[in-house]
Amino acid sequence: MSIAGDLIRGHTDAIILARLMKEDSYGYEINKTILTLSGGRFELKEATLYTSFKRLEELGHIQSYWGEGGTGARRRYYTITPSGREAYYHLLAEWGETKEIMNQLLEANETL
Amino acid sequence: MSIAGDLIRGHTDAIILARLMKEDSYGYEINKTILTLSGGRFELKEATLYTSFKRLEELGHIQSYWGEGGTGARRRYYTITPSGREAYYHLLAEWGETKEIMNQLLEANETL
DNA sequence: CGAGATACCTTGACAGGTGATGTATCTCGT
DNA sequence: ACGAGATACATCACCTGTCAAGGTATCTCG
Repeated sequence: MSIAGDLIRGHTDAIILARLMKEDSYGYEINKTILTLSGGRFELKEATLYTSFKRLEELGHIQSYWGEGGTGARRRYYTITPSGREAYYHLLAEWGETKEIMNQLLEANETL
Repeated sequence: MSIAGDLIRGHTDAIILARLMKEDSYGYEINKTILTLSGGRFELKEATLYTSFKRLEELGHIQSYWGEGGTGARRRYYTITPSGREAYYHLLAEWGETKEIMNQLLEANETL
């Protein structure tokens, strides 16, 4: 991973919710998708991922169910709830604000 | 403060170095400047600020000296060192990458 | 049959941020 | 002269999110 998780810290939930806005998914897949979407530059560690799932489920932002009992290792799927959608839009807005502020603070070249 | 410190976490050092790239300054002033530059939306807590100063000084990225013994409360000024400048450019680049990746992860609307 | 991928989960340690608290000086209105 | 509030620095204990390490189980393919 080329960028440290600490730089993303605080935005993990937003990333996971963003994935679940597209479609129901499960841990392993979400992990791979994030790695791919980031061009291999960022990987959500498993421990972090499951911590986030737990937190989001407790908050009522996501719900889980076991995938088809068919073949292969069992998968726990997650769905986003209406409150989760709200949370997503809120977090997205916060990210927008964070960007603005950071740009201002890091690149402001005028002397105050 | 309208945005939580957790969203900025990990970028504190970059923000402080950015300030010191402009000119030598001291804690209280840096704090106020950040509050102003962010349009009152973000405030670096004092404890966070001094923790960061200590960290940056130990890393050799900044150096401190006591301001003129004149009137008023004593001020501890900080200067950025050459290694601090390097660190700043590095952190700035990291921020750029963080932005790219986050945008990709939060707003990517295509199904993979 | 064994290696490696798929898939889930927990625990303990660590690091950064922060509320609370403490010190001391200066300024300004009454 | 006095008190309130701004200026200015500093530390400690606590909280929270991240993550290395470890564990379990199944499937695939050579």
